[in-house]
Amino acid sequence: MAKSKYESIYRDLKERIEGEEYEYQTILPSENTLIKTYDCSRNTVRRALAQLAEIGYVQAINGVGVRVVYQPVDKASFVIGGIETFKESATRNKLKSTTEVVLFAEIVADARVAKRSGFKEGTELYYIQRLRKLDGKPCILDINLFDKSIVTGLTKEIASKSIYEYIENELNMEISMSKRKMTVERVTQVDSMYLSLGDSNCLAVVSSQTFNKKGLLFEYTQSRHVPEYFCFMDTAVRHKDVDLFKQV
Amino acid sequence: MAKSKYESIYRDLKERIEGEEYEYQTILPSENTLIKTYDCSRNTVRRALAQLAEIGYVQAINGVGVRVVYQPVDKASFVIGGIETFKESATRNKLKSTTEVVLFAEIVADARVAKRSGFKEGTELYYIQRLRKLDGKPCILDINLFDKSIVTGLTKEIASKSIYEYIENELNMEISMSKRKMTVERVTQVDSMYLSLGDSNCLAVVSSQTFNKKGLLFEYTQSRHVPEYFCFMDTAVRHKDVDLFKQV
DNA sequence: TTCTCCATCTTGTTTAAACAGGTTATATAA
DNA sequence: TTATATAACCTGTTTAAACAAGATGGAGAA
Repeated sequence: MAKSKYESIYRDLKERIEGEEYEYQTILPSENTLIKTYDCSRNTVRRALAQLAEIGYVQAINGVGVRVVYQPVDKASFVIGGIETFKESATRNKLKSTTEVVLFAEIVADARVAKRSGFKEGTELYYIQRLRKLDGKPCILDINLFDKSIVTGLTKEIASKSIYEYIENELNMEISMSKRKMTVERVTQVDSMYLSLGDSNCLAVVSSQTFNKKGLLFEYTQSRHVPEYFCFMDTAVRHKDVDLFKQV
Repeated sequence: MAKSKYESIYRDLKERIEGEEYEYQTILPSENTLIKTYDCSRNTVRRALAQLAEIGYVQAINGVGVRVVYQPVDKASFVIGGIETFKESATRNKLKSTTEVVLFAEIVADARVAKRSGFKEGTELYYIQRLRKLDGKPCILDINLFDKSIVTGLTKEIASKSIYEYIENELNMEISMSKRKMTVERVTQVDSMYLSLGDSNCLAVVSSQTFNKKGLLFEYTQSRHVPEYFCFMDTAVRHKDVDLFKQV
């Protein structure tokens, strides 16, 4: 399963932390101990630890050790985005999720679209609108743009199932990075037409650009979420030059 | 300024990318070239590149090179959170930012507070509410909890300026990690009392736990943002075992 | 011409070793 | 007893080297 040594160490430690074998606020076995446990070099252990730090599971303290800072997520709330996906959340909450293709078209990026999406003007695109439902309740309106020359042969049929499965399994393309922007916007006429908003007049909007392994932009998506079903989680590690925390 | 070699290489490359000396979609000089440029080992160069990849500036392509995927942020919109802070945004938009301490109290964490914040029950805390204004317009309501035994000697005076400056410069404590959760919530009576919400009946709410260099939780904050002034940006790099992108 | 193979470039993984510097508990000296 | 020095741990940074594997352009064969 794991292609590399550091990855399998990473996974093993991750599982043990999630299973609370290594508890919150305790210190992990030292690098030297882990070297013996996994029979590998110090660099390899450190790489696995660095990845765990990146996802907010552990924190290294110079001269002391590596402390576990992972806390299990409150399973009572409905969490989507970030650490969990639509389908996973639906499954965990024992809700049935369905996808309805509202619109399937092909367009060419004009100046306005190009500016919003990041695609070059003139790029041929698939333009798709899909409605995501949980137990029949419409919760997310997805507006997708796919580069036709990269994501080839898309059909309405595929869009109604899983485009990503098609991209990864049929086209054998690997996804590698996504830039996301989250805002809260006023409900539009289209939103209220499709989504069951209750009396909220705002939406959580996630706009994202996704790049493949070759560093090429192949997707721009705007997901419009009904507030009750939106929760995004994130871990920010302080890098010396980036001031993520000066807000207070 | 830079404590380490990899950090100064990281900074130098970052600036050059931001200055578009290395343009979007172009390939950076190869590792071997950079080794000569910066007179260092391959590992050191690779570490700097890895950090740039982490913040969504570059993407390595096996067998080809390292592609720049950084795009300058649209300076027309008002962006806060994530990559930019309240103060920075205010300065860039030439708006005057002020902070008003609405409430300054000391409490002990009961079961309810403990569960929400992550502090242990019985922990002595500072409980602070602050109103953030831009050009006199109240945009953010911050609710802070600080561990009294870690962030010692906090006063209303300090809270009206910058608590983080106090923590870093006076207490000499280093901040290292923050876990954040973003949701959209209905406006409460307290919100509408302080914030200028127009006719929006929802808020962007960012809840965060912040840890210091020793891996100890010292802060829990809930920031309640007026929708128009909220924009959060994020870069997610695909790690083989984490399914961040399966939402489509 | 067109196809195939290979040399040569690129990044990816792993090991080994050395030294710097922070933390802690123990042993020694005042 | 108290303070101090130190040994023995810990993580942090950097170098060097080797091999794997993906990409590419050019040489040579069909």
